[in-house]
Amino acid sequence: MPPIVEIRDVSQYAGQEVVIQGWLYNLRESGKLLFPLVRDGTGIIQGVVVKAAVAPEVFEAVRHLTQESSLRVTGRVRAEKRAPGGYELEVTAAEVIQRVPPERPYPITPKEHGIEFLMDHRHLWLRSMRQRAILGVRHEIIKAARDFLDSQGFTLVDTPILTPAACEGTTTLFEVNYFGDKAYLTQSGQLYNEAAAMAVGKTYCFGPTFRAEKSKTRRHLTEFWMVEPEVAFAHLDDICALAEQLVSFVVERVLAKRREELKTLERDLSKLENCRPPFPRIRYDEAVNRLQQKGSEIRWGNDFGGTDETILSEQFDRPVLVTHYPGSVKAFYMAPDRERPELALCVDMLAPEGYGEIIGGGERLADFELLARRIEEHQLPRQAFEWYLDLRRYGSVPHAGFGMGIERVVAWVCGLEHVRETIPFPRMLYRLTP
RNA sequence: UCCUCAGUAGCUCAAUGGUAGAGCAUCCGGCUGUUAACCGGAGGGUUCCAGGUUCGAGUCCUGGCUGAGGAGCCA
Repeated sequence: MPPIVEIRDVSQYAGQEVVIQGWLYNLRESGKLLFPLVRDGTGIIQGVVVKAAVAPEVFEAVRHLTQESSLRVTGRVRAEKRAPGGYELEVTAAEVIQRVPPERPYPITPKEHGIEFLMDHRHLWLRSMRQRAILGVRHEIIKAARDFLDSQGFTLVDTPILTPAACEGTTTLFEVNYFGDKAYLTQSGQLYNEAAAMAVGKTYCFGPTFRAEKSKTRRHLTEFWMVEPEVAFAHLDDICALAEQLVSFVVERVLAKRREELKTLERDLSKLENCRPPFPRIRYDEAVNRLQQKGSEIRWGNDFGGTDETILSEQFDRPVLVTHYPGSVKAFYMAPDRERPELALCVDMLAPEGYGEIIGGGERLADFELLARRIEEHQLPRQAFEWYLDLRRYGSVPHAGFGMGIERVVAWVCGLEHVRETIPFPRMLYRLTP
């Protein structure tokens, strides 16, 4: 029995007989020759079936295969210039595991399709070359982010997904019935991260977050993944440096290990190769000036709109860090600047090519009195924040952190139009299935 | 929530208010090197839904549904 081989490894088996297990991607035929294209999740290979060289039932079985039928083929691997991929399988035997019924053929043909149709068939769309490439890059980005933080002495501390009360203010949360009480799906692990940082020094959480905002744009999902580092004794400068190192590490890793996938996605690699530190840093004041010069109607004191982020990020050839926003547009727990208390010690990182915000964070309020006052000002339920205030009662220290949105990073690295392709099963305003 | 656009075969689309069509997919046939193969043939329709105008509506009007793009919203 020949060895079962993954398609990505076939070059090591040239001249040998192997078994490939996979799905039929396409079938071309020319008289007494069949060219089944078989994919197995690791790659794609062209088989060639010569009528005179195989049993009649093998030839007939392959000839009547339909797209995405599952099969096991046996054959000899051969270098072949005419075959896509450079290697070909001279088929000697084929076993059909399940034939897709012709009365109900595989819906995603190798032709054009509309986005609604593709989204409705997301469970099948994932099989396409392009989607597989995106999944590969996503995996690499997640692994790189974790490898980087692990190598820097961070401890992964998981934060809860079910949270009591509105733990970050009044913004829209998904409510769930928790044994008769109200609970909410988390929109950030950050508050819990602060507790963890006081326990282990450097921590991060990595998990799904949920926002019930009715945002209908190319950069919003209602369920998305964030990696959120938090560091005790860190100031704004420290986490700006951390963010810069993290992002450049991630991009470098993807460039090193996922070139094939980026090629499939037709990504302009030079754009990614630019992304070496140092990244430019500008303050909110300067950002507003730049935007106004470009004709934006933004006024000092307002947050950037999606268009503003795009304009700003298009002005740089690598990610840009924007710091010192007005405190009024940022969350209650942001530390104020000492010299200009109306500014928050915060940072957003905007990805280039118009991709916009991929990181948001800053230095946290460490002072008990000030934090308690902010909670009151924001009309948050004090009771629910007593544990959070405890962090300022018992050995409070300066600390800072940020969150990096995985899907936005994937969209940028892959050069995608919309974040809906960056996550296997996107959850959006009007999309909960499949 | 608002604005704009769209909805016709399984898919992508065409059809001046006058006989609903093409390519792909499926099935049958042809081709010994195909490259989203090609060539020939066949089957396949509640034109999103409900009303209305008209001799006649896929096409025009009203309402609704669904989706897309954008805005708002969005540490």
